[in-house]
Amino acid sequence: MRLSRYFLPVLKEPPSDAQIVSHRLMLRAGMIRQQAAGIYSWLPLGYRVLRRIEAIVHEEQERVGHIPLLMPTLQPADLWRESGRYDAYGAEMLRVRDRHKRDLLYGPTNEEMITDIFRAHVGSYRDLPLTLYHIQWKFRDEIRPRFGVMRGREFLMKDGYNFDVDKAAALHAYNRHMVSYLRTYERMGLTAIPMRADSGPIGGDDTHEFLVLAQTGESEVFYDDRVTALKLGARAVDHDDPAAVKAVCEEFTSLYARTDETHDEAAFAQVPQAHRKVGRGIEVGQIFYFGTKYSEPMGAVVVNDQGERVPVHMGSHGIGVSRLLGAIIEASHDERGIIWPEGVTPYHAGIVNLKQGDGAADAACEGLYAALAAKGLSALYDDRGERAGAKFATMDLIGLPWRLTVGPRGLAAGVVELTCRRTGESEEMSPEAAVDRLAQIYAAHP
RNA sequence: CGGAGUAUGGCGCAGCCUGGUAGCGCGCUGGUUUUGGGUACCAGAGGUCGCAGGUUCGAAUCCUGCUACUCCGACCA
Repeated sequence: MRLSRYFLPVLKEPPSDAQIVSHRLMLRAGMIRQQAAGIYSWLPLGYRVLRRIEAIVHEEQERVGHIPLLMPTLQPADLWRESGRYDAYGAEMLRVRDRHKRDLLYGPTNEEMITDIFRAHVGSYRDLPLTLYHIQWKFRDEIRPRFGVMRGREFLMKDGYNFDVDKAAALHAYNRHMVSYLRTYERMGLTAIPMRADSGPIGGDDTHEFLVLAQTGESEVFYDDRVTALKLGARAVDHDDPAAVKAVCEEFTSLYARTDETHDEAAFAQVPQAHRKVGRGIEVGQIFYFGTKYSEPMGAVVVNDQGERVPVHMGSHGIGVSRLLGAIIEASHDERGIIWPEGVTPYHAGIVNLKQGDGAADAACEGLYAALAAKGLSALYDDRGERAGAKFATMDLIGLPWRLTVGPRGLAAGVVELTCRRTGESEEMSPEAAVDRLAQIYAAHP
């Protein structure tokens, strides 16, 4: 993309009502615009990152065999009357009425609807296990939205639902979700720690939430800091092997890590002093096993191998997709702006032309742009007639992890400059070498 | 919902107390200049001062009502 033709309304000064760094930076970088309390438009740069995060979530869900579908944002109230949650949910649920005076609601989650779909079409244990998920906009009428997309009222969420014949199978689905979530967050450059949690209004027995450590987190967290060093890395996990999946979960949950909701001072005291840490975290996902909580009242049953009709065992699993943008920025920024991890960056590299209009510089930039594209890499080329300082400031603000700087002075020596946003380190090399280097870097971030 | 605020050009703000018909910085447009970390100067454009009513010769300014947004608290992916 050529910046001169893009829509990137950056601000020098953020609106005064933005409190936390991710909100301020998203506004300054021209990623979002608030339309009402807790409701945002996604401007092109923000939308690009949102779609990138969405793509990673899809890939990691499908990798472990989960099946995407798409349910509507508006749901009939009757479905929620069946589960009893229409009355139980309270004012947080946005209720609307159509022209025929039928009660509808803007879905805050989809347990009822997915259960309805399941019961209509599945009747045998032979059709199990089944995990369906979607990525859809949700609405929760928070009393007090704040922190930009971190706690909006409208938010994009991945929610998935597993259907299994019994508890053991459902717990395998639970563990499989944990592993897939760990990989999802790792690809986004995040360290998200699974912590035992309270089940809240969803209900159920087993639940973990995933927290990204950040000063501005809404939850207080207590943990053994060795948990932050655990990585899934490139290891392959057979997601159909319950023992293998469970082993990974145990590895990631055996060290102490709790939020203030479930914190156990006595157990925490067992953690060696040197590793005992208290901090704050942002919740970016949660997994639940809740058994037959919805299948029983809603009649979602299958016939098992004994010929008996039994309610299916279910769980639900959520990732706050739009919230992740805020969480990533909270975890990855500096005083000049955002620093996107390679996995989620809106463009793989920025190209800064130091002297727009200089024949050699223009040609070199165009050459780099085309060469990157040929390798499947996207570039944001700053071809405006701005001064170098302004271009650097914009690039630093929007946070592209790698920047190519091209000017007549360097070109005279046959080099361009490749700069790492995170470390600030620069290296001079030929344009060809720079393209190769970038291709190599991104080969590790599919 | 309880408490506290704010609403003036795209963004940040002043003006309001002590009514006299709107100003500053950034950004934007044109020009000159400059050009390796937000260049300097000149000339411009842009605002029914959140909405409605009231007081007054006259309201951004005073009064009443409403709406929106924000902060602290309880709640939450």
